[in-house]
Amino acid sequence: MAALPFLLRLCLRRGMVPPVGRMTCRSAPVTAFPVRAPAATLADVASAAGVGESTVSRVLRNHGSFSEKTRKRVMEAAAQLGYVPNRIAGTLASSGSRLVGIIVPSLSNIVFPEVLSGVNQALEDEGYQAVFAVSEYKMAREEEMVASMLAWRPAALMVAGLEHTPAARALLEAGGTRIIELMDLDGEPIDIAVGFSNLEVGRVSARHLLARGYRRIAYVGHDLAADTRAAKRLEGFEGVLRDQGLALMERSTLPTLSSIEAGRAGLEQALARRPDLEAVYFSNDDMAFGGYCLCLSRGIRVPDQLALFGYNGLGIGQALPQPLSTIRTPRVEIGATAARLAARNAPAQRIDLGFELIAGATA
Amino acid sequence: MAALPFLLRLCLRRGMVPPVGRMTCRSAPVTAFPVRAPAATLADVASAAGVGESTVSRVLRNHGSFSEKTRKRVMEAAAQLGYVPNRIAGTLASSGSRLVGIIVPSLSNIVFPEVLSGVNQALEDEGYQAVFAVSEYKMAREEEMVASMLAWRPAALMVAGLEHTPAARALLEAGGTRIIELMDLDGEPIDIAVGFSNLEVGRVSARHLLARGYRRIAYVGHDLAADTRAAKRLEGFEGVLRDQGLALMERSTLPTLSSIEAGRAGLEQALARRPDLEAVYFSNDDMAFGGYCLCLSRGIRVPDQLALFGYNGLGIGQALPQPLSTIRTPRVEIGATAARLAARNAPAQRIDLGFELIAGATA
DNA sequence: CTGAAAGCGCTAACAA
DNA sequence: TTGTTAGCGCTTTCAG
Repeated sequence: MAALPFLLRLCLRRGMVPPVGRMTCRSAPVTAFPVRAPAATLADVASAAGVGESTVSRVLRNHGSFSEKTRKRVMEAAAQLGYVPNRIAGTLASSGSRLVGIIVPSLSNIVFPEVLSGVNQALEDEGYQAVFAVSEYKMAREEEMVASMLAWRPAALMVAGLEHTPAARALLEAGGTRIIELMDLDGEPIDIAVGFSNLEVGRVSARHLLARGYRRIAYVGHDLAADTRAAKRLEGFEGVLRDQGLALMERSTLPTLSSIEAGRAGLEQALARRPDLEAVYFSNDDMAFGGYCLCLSRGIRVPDQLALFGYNGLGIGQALPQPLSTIRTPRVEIGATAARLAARNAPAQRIDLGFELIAGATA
Repeated sequence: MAALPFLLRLCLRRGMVPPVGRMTCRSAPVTAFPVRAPAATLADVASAAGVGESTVSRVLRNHGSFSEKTRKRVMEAAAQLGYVPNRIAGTLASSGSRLVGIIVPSLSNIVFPEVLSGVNQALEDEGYQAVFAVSEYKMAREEEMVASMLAWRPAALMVAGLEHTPAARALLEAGGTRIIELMDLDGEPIDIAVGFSNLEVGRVSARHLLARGYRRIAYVGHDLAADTRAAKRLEGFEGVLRDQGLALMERSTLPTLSSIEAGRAGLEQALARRPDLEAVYFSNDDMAFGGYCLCLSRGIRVPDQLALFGYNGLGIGQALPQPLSTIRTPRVEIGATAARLAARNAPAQRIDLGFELIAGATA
């Protein structure tokens, strides 16, 4: 930046090709490439239209007053320059971000994408934009993600569940950002909570199996330390058994994320130890589907020889000739409700969207 | 803002509770709520630590030089104030965003969440943050999303496929932002493209069915106008048939998104018209799974009576006692590769990550 | 109805 | 090693 910095800036600014169309990048091979014009700014539009910046701003946001003539001139200039407003600048200036952060535990089964889908739809209607991160069911990672999302000063931040590390909790409670906890109601919400009771899901599941006469019951699940909601379901489930003077005959949990394969393997293990099982409660539908596949391969008759019960109410379970007995959760609706509350800056509250028992044909 | 605006601002700024803990909001009921301190700023940290702003900035980003003593003082002050840097401001100032935009067609089957997952993982390693939007397989919506994502001045923008509206294309080609097109290589990429050839997928699928001796073949698919990649697969598929002097016996496409239910319904319709079918090529695994379920319910033996072939290689298809014959696509890897190229500002290129035929047991 | 000017919170020269 | 000083591009008073 010695001799012609000003000229260079001017060129770049105006979209002209400066004298040197070749630039060097340290630590990368020298590459020739077309120098592109930087994006047009409000000021560019203003001077092109021959009006002040604030006028352009008002016109573009259709906020405040201006004459029709001015409006047309501004719109034309903007179109002509291919102007795309810079929301980073806009957000900074108006100190009210239109971003909503969402931290989901996982994207590898369809459950959270469905929640995201609901969030995203509703958010769009309200003029917000979703930013997301994945915690991989690790609280420590969630903590990092919380801090990094907060750095975008989102209008609201959504997280799954009510359990967080102390540090994450402190950040979330610091105020300034609406916090929405999703998919769980068993505990103390920080601000807004939208979901249902996982404890109750477990209880309803147990009552269903008991009502059908099953007594020799096993649990096949995935890593419970990471998935606290699955742990709560199991807790509710075992509570009901206990009340009836019963207990799980077998508990086969794999130290992995839930998956079809894990369900298959878990059931295999449970049956090896307890060939006389009557019913199995799975941590979710993916797991249950894996179990169902095992039964298919082994020719185990479902539910006569072995009853299977899942959780989530995924489409996959309901398409089978024998629909899976399970609990349907309102995932899209939870996302959409959360998004609406966030956008409308609702007061702190708990919203119970409930769940539905699908009797199905496997238990 | 008449009498004590300054005092109020000061209070807010300093986190004190101002005289009036109750504020009114036009167009909303008057609500009492605690006035919360606005987030601490760099300047707050600087004055708390007794150093200049730039020093704090350097320490916090660990960039530039500073003494160990200063570092400690700054870190303490920051921790004490619960300082979370404002990336909106940071981005604006450094004019280099750490955001990467991703526009996916849908979140309602697992395919794009898997791509997102790959993107997100790799992005994080490189210190970027993903922002996403869903186009619902509508080009017009994609156009809107492109404009609105560009407003965040992302470092890169990822979109699915090579087909866009003229306006969207113009925005994408405007330069200034790295564009990465995912999941398709049949056409002219704008900048970087990462994926595989859908035409070739169709061809390989057709050759497989022909090699197995199937001749009376139907196609069961979803809305092809919206899903151009599915259309390309079908095009490749039919091309191979044509080369052999053959043609599809039946073509049953539903005007909906792909789903298990649509696959079932589509196959039902195809069989109603052509009971003598030997094999069915589905637009994807969800559809094929629906077809498989229909066969199970009707007692149609697969593949002897009817062969089924899908696309995607989802876990669900492989868990069945009879693994689905299909094509596995490297979805997570595509996302991760795209993210890495974006983060490292790679030159324009096409990357073919290929796909894999899973012979399976249904065709 | 319109424009000038003061920030929003931070980064990046540039001096000191 | 540090602090001072311009902005980044926009929104928002506040005069005209």
